[in-house]
Amino acid sequence: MKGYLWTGGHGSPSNPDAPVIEGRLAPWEAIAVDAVGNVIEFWGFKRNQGRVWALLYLRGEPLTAGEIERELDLSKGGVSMLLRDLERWGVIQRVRLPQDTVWRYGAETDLVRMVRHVIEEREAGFVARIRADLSEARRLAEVAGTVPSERLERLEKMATLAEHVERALRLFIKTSRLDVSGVLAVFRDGASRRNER
Amino acid sequence: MKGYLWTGGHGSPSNPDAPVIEGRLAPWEAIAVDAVGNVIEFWGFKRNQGRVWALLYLRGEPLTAGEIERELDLSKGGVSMLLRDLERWGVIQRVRLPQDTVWRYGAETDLVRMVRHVIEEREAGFVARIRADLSEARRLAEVAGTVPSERLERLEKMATLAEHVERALRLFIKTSRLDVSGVLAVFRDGASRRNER
DNA sequence: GGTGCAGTTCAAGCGGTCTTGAACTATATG
DNA sequence: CATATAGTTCAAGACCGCTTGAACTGCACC
Repeated sequence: MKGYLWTGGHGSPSNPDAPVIEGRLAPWEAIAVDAVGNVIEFWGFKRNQGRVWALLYLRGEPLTAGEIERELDLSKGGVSMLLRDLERWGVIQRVRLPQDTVWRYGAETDLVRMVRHVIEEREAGFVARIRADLSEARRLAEVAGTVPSERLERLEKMATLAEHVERALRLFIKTSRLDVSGVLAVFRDGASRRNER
Repeated sequence: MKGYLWTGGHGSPSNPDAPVIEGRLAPWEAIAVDAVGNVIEFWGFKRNQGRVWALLYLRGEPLTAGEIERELDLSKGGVSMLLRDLERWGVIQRVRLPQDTVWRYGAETDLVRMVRHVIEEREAGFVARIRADLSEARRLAEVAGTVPSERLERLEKMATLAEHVERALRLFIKTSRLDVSGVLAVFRDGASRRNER
């Protein structure tokens, strides 16, 4: 609703009653784009990061920031930041067509990389931190000398629990990495194997 | 992590008649409790749910709501709601000691159940929704008849991606379920196998 | 240099979630 | 029955992250 681009130049200036022409996005596209946005949000990212990727992927050809802004009804600044994130994670590519002066952005096929990347990063710093905290707690408790051994034991068990959770998380990351190969295969060989499920 | 270190001046070190003596929480306890709070928050729950569970688990004996309120410096209403959630998920138990008039709450050993429970629940409704949305998008696109087949293909690939992600998630849940048995084993047989990693 | 457009940055505002604290119910006790 | 304490509910507000929109830079072309 609030981008300002379409208020000026390119719209249908003939009809002042039609307030907004934003929705060039077809209904089916809107649904698909939002579905991806929801998934991605579920995984701890910004909803609009998923929507941008989905739009670029569905269109198949690189779009400009302005087009994305209009199609998804986002602000100029927002699009800039979203694109930067996506590019940094390697899930979109910035390209400049030969005789063209503006940047365009195209989707890489594996969105999963994005999920993996950030999950991994998070996990790294995070789990390390937790472990450090728990050892510190253990150290303090031992130094104090006044802590009943039975409680110390519980503390140690808690650390073990953390390790188990960590292991499950690692496994998950590894799994989804494996899974990518399947996904990429699907993406690579044309339309051959749809509906295989 | 904002580290709610309640370093405020509520000192009142050694005064038997002081009205309220919060912060009986030993430093090592505070660290451990917060560590669990952070993990749990990472998994999409409330930080204080994790802190309450951790406190109950570390203490080993059931505490009253009032004690929890004081130790963790939470509000009365908040504790009530947190305990209700935790009880509903089966990770704490409400007990009434024989000659006692108040409820006390004790930790079950497997916090993982909580994570699993809610993740499963979320996943169920969520993934179903995504799939429904994507088929709807496909239906609309086909009905429209004007969508280039190449884009339809992309839409289908996107659905496939969603299925793959779903499969990874399912696997993860299954994995963490398996993992629980390991964790529970640790909890059951004393302090035997620490540091096995 | 000047104009206009593409792109970036960031303070301010918005919206959604969590916590608080007061009012309320429930239960035990003299 | 009055009182006190335990426990619940929920509106108001604190809090925090995301988005916006304006000011800015950079670049191309006239």
